[in-house]
Amino acid sequence: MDTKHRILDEALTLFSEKGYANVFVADIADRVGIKAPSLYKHYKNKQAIFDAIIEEMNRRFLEQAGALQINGTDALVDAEIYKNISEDQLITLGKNLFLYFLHDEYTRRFRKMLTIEQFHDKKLSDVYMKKYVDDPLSYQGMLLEMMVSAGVLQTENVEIMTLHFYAPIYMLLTICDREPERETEALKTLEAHIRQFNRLYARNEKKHSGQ
Amino acid sequence: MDTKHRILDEALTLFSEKGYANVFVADIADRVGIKAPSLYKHYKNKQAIFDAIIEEMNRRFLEQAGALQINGTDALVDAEIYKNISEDQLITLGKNLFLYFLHDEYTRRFRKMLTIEQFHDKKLSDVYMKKYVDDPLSYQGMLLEMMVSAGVLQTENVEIMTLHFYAPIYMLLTICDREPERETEALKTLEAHIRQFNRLYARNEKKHSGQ
DNA sequence: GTCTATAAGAAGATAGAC
DNA sequence: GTCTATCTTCTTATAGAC
Repeated sequence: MDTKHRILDEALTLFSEKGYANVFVADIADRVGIKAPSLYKHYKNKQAIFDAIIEEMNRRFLEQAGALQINGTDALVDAEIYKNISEDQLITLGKNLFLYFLHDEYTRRFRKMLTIEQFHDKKLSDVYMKKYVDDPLSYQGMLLEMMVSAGVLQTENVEIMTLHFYAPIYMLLTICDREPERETEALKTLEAHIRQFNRLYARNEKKHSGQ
Repeated sequence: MDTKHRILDEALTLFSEKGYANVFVADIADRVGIKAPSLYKHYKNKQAIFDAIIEEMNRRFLEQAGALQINGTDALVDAEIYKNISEDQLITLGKNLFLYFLHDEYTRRFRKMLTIEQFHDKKLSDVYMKKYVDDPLSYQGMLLEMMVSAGVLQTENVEIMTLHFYAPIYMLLTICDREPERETEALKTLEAHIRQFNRLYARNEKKHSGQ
């Protein structure tokens, strides 16, 4: 990785831990292994580093949204998959979503930085909302909608059903961001949540194992 | 209100909007209507103002927790109320919780400040977790437990049921903190959520109006 | 592109008059 | 308790040699 990218990477780490104002240019330079003045050969000033991070974040998000769209489209094409989706597959769906958000290093640091800086700049809270609220609700909603169409799940209001599926995941995520030691407990809760979700929304005529 | 308290109040407002590091002592003094040096007659330094806010917050939280405990105990004593709780009463319960968190000025500013400053200091994230995650789950769980005992609601896992009740409320709260203009929409969603929650967890033999 | 030296400015805090 | 004036320190950013 070249110096220019390493600066971005170390800056993101520091910003996500301490917030923009509490990170000094010299701290970033230190981590990269150069002196502060050298850093100005790569970026005009401190703000430019921050802006570059946001730009990079948007680039990755768009890339990823495209990937999701393709998955979504694929899913729609062979919607057969969703007709016979099992409880275990639903759990896998939820766990993957959760673990991706939680463990992807880039994603995690971005989210922490956004959490800290969101009230500083409306644009940042917009990014946060889109990424962690509106987009997941919309994507998960699409999948659940398909399962309802396929007759696997049953509801009068898919929007609320989606909220019931995703809100607990979101809450467990904010817990683990703050207290990583609660991850094991959170994963157990997540699984119990999805099993109960499935039981609640399963078509009445469908019988569950062991009941 | 005397100057000492007005400093605390204005400081909290500013910290909750911009974060500690982005608020200057002169800004606080300005709002109070004095010059920065005068402020040092009331507090030793900037950090002391912040500490006093946290102390005041803890004081209020303890006071409030006491009040909740009493309500809880009262509720337990005449649990009769919960035997015949209606969907509308459940909605009122959720809305009150939501609107209290959202509109109580002190609570709102504290929550925003905690959200911004939580990664600076572990103690702050602990306060946040307790206040907005663990305490509500525990309190709501107690109420729902009573409703299950009374036979109004039915579940094999009250803990997950509580998560299903509270997580959407928590999520709507974080939405409104960031985008207050979505409050009306959020309140509608909240009501739909609780109606669906009630339908999902209502005892099978219970028939719902209009179905 | 990196360094040392340093300028420029911001923000916290104090001194001392009133 | 509040003010003006000022000190001190910290941080960003630039100059110019290598």
